[in-house]
Amino acid sequence: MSDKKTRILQATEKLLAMYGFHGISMQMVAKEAGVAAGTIYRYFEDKDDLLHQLHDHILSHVANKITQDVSDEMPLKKRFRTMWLNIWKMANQEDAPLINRGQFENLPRRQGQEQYQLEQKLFAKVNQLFDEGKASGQFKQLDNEILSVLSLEPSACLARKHVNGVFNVSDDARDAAIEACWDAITQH
Amino acid sequence: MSDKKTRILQATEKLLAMYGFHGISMQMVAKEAGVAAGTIYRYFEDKDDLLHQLHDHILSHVANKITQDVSDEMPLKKRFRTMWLNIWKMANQEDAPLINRGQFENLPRRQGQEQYQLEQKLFAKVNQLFDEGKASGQFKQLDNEILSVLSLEPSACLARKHVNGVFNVSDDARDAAIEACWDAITQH
Amino acid sequence: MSDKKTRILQATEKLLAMYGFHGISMQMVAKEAGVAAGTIYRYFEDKDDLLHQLHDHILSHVANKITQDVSDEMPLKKRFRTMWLNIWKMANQEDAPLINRGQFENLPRRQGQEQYQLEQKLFAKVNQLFDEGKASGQFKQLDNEILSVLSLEPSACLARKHVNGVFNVSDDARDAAIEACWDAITQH
Amino acid sequence: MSDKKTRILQATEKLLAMYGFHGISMQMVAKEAGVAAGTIYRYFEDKDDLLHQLHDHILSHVANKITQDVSDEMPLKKRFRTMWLNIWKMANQEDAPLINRGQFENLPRRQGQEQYQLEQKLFAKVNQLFDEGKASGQFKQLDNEILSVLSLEPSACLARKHVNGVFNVSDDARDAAIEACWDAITQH
DNA sequence: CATGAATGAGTGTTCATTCAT
DNA sequence: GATGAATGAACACTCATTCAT
Repeated sequence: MSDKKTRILQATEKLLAMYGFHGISMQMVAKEAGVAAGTIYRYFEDKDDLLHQLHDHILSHVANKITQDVSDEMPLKKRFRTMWLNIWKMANQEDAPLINRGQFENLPRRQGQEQYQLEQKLFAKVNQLFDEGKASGQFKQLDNEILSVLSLEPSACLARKHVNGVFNVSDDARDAAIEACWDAITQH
Repeated sequence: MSDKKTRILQATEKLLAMYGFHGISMQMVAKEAGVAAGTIYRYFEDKDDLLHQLHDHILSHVANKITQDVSDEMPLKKRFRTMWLNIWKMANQEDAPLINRGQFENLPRRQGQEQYQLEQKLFAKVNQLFDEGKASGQFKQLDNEILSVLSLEPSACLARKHVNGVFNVSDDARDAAIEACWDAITQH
Repeated sequence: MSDKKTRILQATEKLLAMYGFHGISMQMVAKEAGVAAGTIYRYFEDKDDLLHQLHDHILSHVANKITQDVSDEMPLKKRFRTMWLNIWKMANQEDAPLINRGQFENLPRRQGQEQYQLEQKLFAKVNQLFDEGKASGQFKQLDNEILSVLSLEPSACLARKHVNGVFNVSDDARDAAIEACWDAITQH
Repeated sequence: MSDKKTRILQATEKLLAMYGFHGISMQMVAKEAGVAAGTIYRYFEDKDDLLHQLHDHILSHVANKITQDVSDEMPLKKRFRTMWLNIWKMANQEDAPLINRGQFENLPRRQGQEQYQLEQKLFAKVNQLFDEGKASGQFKQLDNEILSVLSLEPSACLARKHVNGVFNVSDDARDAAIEACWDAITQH
């Protein structure tokens, strides 16, 4: 990918994290990226397109991070714990500023089949985890989306509040939270 | 509260739900509320203040709704279930347009001690639920905030996706989700 | 008509005459009119609307000027000569800067029935002249539009070139030109 | 003339006719001409120069067309009629797109002696016609410019309105208009 | 010679805010 | 108190022009 395009995306992510959705203008992005305002329009159709592309860019980054060090051979629980911690770490390493600040969800999303398939592909390993869990009888028989909301979403939510200083989460509390999430999706 | 001020807040909520954050201007709010543009500035310092106050306005509405039909005499589980469903219903009854559309989180939030205390007061009954649960040994020994993220947050998250059509949640699945959230916070 | 609106129209006309169609911006108009840029948009929907309204504004001014001192009792030739000279004078008195500089024709024109009827009404006296001339057998049996192109258009064209200094037209030459235009439309 | 320069001029004329003065940019011209944007600046100083040169380019095309099939041996009236019809035909054959659409007059014109001499040379045959007519006593003793405005200008004006659909001109009306123009410049 | 990415001043337009009435 | 006309800085976006390759 062109050097300039990357710089523009990174600048946008940074500014979005700093000032939020409503606080950034194309001129600010240009300045932060070290390019002229007009240059942005060589790489992105308009502001909407820039934000859409940033969404996809981050989504694929996130998908990669989440499934890092996860292999099909690992036992279910270990896989789950790894993913949960990957999400947690992402926030705490200031690795994905937008995620940290909860601005990512607000990014304008492209609708439609295409987008859905992209997300399915990106999060294939997550779905595989849930599918195996249900097949083996360990997990509750619920849609993957619901399982995800119950077990992984809290990781992001907690991390966000932790990093924003809303409240502190100790290592012990964190490990307990992982267990709680596991409890949420497993049969009892 | 002054009639005009209420009308302005309601107009803002309606427009925010209809057009999103980007799509509203002070003139639109004025028109919708049936007042002159300048009048808004009698009741709100500036646009930011209007949005902040709207945040608090909605927050207190939400707090009321969540604890509706919840009394201290009900058993823990029933109280929890009622709150969970109150959150769920709020979204599905188009009762809180901003919540439904996920615009509420984007509202600029005041930071700081003051805001924290307001939220504590509003959600006192929720905290009481968790405190009792922990005291009786039924709940895990985790901070209330963490318990909330594990058990109530998924209700809002699920409802949002359900109402936005991201995916469908049947009545059975919903009840199973409530059980799962209960599993997350209870001891095993 | 609002004072500000008039000032904006006059400023536009002046700038259009000075810099031509392509040389003016809304900010220039605002500055020349002594109003803020945003004020223009209280009176005109957009730049196009401003130009359209200027067109109509000038058209009605021109129609008034052309038929000044023309009464139905005057003999045909005197009426014709008066109109011809009214056009001529308009240019030479710097009375209608846009006409002088031939920028008027370039103004974006509204199309359609409505516009046509407006023009018919404005130039009713001109049409009446041609109709009477044809009825009495003095004029050639041609459409009023054609008679107009043959006899009055040259007045504007000549005046434009005279005032722009393309060439000089003496008083005698001007009177001869009026006779020539009369020859063009009368029977021989 | 360089192949590239010709292509640029033709592209400009085409785009100007299609989109009007406002609708063309140098990048569009470059694309239409099949050259890089920077290349235009090898052949033209700037946009103004391109437009000026296009003006002259078209002017010389027009001059050629007007005097087509006109020879010194033809009687005055036949020469006049031929020129009048040449102008008429140019518009109706979609031969000179800019003329047809009235965009030609808007082209920025160079002022001054030099420009005047160019036009004199281009329209030498037209001047010759008027000079002979005056010498033989057939034409009125008026400057060639005035005679031209009285007799040839109406052809262009009529053709423009005809082609733009402002009103329809039948073949009979057109012939009558030629006679009327002849009447305008001849002695009676 | 030719290219086309890059520039940045400029465009038309919006809108939070003010203030004379 | 309430109004709404007026403001002008800011916005997203364009485009004539340059210059390293």
